[in-house]
Amino acid sequence: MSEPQEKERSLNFLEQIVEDDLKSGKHGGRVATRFPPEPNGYLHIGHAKSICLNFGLAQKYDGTFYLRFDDTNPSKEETEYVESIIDDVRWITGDTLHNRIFFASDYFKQMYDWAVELIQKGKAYVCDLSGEEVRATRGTPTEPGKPSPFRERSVEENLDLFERMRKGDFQDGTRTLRAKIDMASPNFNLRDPVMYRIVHAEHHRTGYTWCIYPMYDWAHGLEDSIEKITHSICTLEFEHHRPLYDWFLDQLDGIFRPRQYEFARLGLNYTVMSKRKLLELVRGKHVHGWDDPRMPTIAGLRRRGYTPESIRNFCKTIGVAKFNSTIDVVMLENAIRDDLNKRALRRMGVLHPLKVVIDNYPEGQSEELDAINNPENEADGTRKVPFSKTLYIEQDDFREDAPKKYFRLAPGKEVRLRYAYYITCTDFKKDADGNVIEVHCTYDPQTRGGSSPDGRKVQGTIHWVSADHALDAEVREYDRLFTQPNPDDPSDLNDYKTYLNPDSLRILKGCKLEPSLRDVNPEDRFQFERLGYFCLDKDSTPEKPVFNRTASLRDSWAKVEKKG
RNA sequence: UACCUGGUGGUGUAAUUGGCAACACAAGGGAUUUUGGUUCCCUCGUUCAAGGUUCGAGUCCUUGCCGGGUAGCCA
Repeated sequence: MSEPQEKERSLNFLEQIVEDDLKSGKHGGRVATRFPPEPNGYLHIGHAKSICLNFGLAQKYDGTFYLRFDDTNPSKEETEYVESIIDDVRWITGDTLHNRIFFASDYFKQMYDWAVELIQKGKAYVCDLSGEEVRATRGTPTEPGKPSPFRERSVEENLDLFERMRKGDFQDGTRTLRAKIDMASPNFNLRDPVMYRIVHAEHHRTGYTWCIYPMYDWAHGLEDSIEKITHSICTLEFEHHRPLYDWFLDQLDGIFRPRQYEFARLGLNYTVMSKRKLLELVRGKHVHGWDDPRMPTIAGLRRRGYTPESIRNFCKTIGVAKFNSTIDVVMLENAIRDDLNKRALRRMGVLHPLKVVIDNYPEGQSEELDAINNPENEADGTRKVPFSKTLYIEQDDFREDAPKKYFRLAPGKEVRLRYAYYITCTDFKKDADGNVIEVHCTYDPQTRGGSSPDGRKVQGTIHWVSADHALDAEVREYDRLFTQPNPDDPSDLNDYKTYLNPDSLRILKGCKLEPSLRDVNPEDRFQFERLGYFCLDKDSTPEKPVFNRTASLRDSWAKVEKKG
């Protein structure tokens, strides 16, 4: 932990609030936050912002952080999602969350009892209006709503009806429990909001023990109160819900009083971040699953080779505010490059192989050369790479007609094979279609290791793999899934699919990798020189190794070429 | 149209709470380099507008303009 740097950073507005509360002695100096997802989908990078915020706050102020499932709507929720969310939150925070995972469904009985208390206080009533009728009587921004004809039912009748709702005497949609607040409020949330609805469906945890389920507004503050959350942080669209959040808490005596704060959710260009749309992508088979490396899900980013550190760092640099902003995805891409540059092991890999024969190198001979594992970190040491007469280089690294500033291999030109020898191109062969299929070179035995005794310079250095020793692998390259700057913004479900990038996945077969890549750890990350960062895919087998491209390297060759 | 909420470089986030507008990313330029990567240096904004208070305003007040949110028995 880089403690001194941490203290230099200025506070974001939430840290400011927490510090003020700490100073004033609120909650006895205690800080408790939570991340409260509904288990109705996989987590995505937007959730990461919330997780980092809540976890970071608890960590910074020596508080507690809970993962709480807001599982109050059985029709949308599944155990698969619960498991993936636990996994993802653990991964991002690096915390086991031992004894700190809770479920709203565990509080159903307590919430029910509190609802009864509200009825007894004359603050809630059972309403027989249909959904249609409720909508029709809610009013408009300019006109107040009309009171429900059932608004003045007696406490006894409400108690009886609510009890029968719970026992399953009524069909879905026939009755609700509503809070008696103010049908004329300019805030729609206070126009007698529904607290409970009837849903005869199997809940992934409580089964059929309940057939009435609390609405978000009724449930959320209670959950926070039960868990003694001091700072309940949610996104901006819940701002209008805060008066209701407070109203519900006000009605109950002697309970812990949390407070809600709002921040702007993450907006990333080129990225769809709605669970509904991501679910559509999965169901419609536009991607291979929730953990498809092109998905903005935590599972997808993780499979692609993103590290939790890079995501935490990303969240730190984008900051928190109440302004709805759109962050450029290059920020995220930069975060992973930045992290991987420091830690990824350097390896040589050739994605588009071109055969090179060293004519003056003895047939059947081979030797081992020393290569540095990571110039950014000397502790990573060195390794041996085999060299022989026949090699593979990247197709891009040879040009028949080299442009002016092209530093790589071309007829008559000399380049350095990294960690090996200087070679000079003497000849090349083409196939019937005019594609270069083989390049012939001579090497200078004096330049072993990559430097010459006469001190002559070569402009270019290229990577290579010995043909006889190479590992054959499949490499998957990923591009952005969407081509439009902000498809998630105004467009609807139909529109955003037109922005799907058909070239977002490229599978490269017959890639040649240096033999040390034969036995790698799934957690290892590699930089293939000039190509980018890679990691092993979960589909990989020893017979058929598969690597994912995590991120590309910044490549300014295009700029050089443009300038001529 | 009613209510809520926000507006600081190309993009985001800061500004000791009224005291010389800073940091990151992007872009452009340069240096170093056994890959054109990495690293390092330089350049790029008078804070939505107008008015007011003040010695002094990004910060406080007024008005206007623009953006986002809200009328589920979703969360």
